Amino acid sequence: MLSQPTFVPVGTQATVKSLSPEEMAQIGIEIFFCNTYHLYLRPGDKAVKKFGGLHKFTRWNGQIITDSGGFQVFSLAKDHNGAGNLVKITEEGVEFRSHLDGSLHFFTPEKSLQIQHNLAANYIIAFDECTPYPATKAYAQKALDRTHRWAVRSLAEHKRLNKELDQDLKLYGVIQGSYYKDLREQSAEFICSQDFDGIAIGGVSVGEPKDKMRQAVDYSLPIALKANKPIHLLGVGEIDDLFDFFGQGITSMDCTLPTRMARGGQFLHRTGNSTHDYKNKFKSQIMNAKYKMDQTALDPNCHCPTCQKYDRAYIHHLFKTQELLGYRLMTLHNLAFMINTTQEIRDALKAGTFDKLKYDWLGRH
RNA sequence: GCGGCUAUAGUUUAGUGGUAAAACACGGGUUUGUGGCACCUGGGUCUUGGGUUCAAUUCCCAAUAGCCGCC
Repeated sequence: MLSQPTFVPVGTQATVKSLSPEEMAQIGIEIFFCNTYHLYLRPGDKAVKKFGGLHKFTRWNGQIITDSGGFQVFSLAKDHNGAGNLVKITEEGVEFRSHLDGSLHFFTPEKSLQIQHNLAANYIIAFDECTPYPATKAYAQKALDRTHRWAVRSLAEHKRLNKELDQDLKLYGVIQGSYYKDLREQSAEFICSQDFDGIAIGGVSVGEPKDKMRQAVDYSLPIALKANKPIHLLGVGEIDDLFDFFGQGITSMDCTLPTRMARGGQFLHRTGNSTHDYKNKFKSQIMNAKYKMDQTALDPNCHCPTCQKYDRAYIHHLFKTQELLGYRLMTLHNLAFMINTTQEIRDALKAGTFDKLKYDWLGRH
């Protein structure tokens, strides 16, 4: 079982970029997030099944969750500007083109679940449509109703596959509803009424301002909490988000940010004491000139393998020269920072000192 | 020593008689169900001194420096 709450690093292509499973375990990662869409295209879910599933394929002894493919189908389609929209959504499913070779593919809820069962992660996600931002209410409603029907189909196929393949994968249903209060509530009620193992909140962090994102979650969270199931928040994970959402009962969230930031040279660190250095969101750019001669650790109080051994000056140099070690050391640090911060939150929640901890970090409640 | 060519951003180079552009580098920023990508943004006494002109980075002369060729 997962610790609660848990931060989930993203490893789209069945790898948390640049890290070995040993390193992931070393910094306390319990689970990572793979993508159905990418793995379906390469190496193919059938290949992974032949290898014995993602765990055997990757040699990762921890847990894994896979996305449904829904998000990628919609988000990647947008990158191909030009010859119109390459994604066609019907009641049956979604027709889309591979971003690799342009080949045509068709995902249905059943297909997504079949792929995910072939990949055989521990946790899997129902096929949903991630409504783009902004969306009209009429469209959001239409997409939501369809996503709900897909949820039912996903669940049925999931149960069939668990039995057929003698597996015990756990399925999360996804709440959508764009930024409309009644739709979010309606979606939460519906998803919670179904026999899912967990609830996911989706459709946020799609380009909207942060207060809207927070509001969208707030609309559905109280209802989701009543289901007394794990609640995963999809695609969210800045430092303040950890406090805001774990503090409200979200049990896990995944985010590309710490790893992607790491590859861009940004490192997480805790600045100051109780002052709200919040403006910089606890991040700095290692390539900035001021770090060239800085012989302190990325975060002087961090106990991660990177900070125990290396200083900013060296990592600055590695990034300036685009050396691979830089990406690895930085990824290791940023993820350790997320994991450790989550651990602090976990402990504080248990000890009843969460409010103080949050205020110490953010300078607000 | 003689002849020729060149001099524009940190670098390599465009360009123009009305105070200038690209690439890379440099400085700063953006990134929320992942492209190690990408994007945004800042910076120039156009080598120096004269001359022609309403106006010169641009045309002319000289100086200086570099490159090439010849003795």
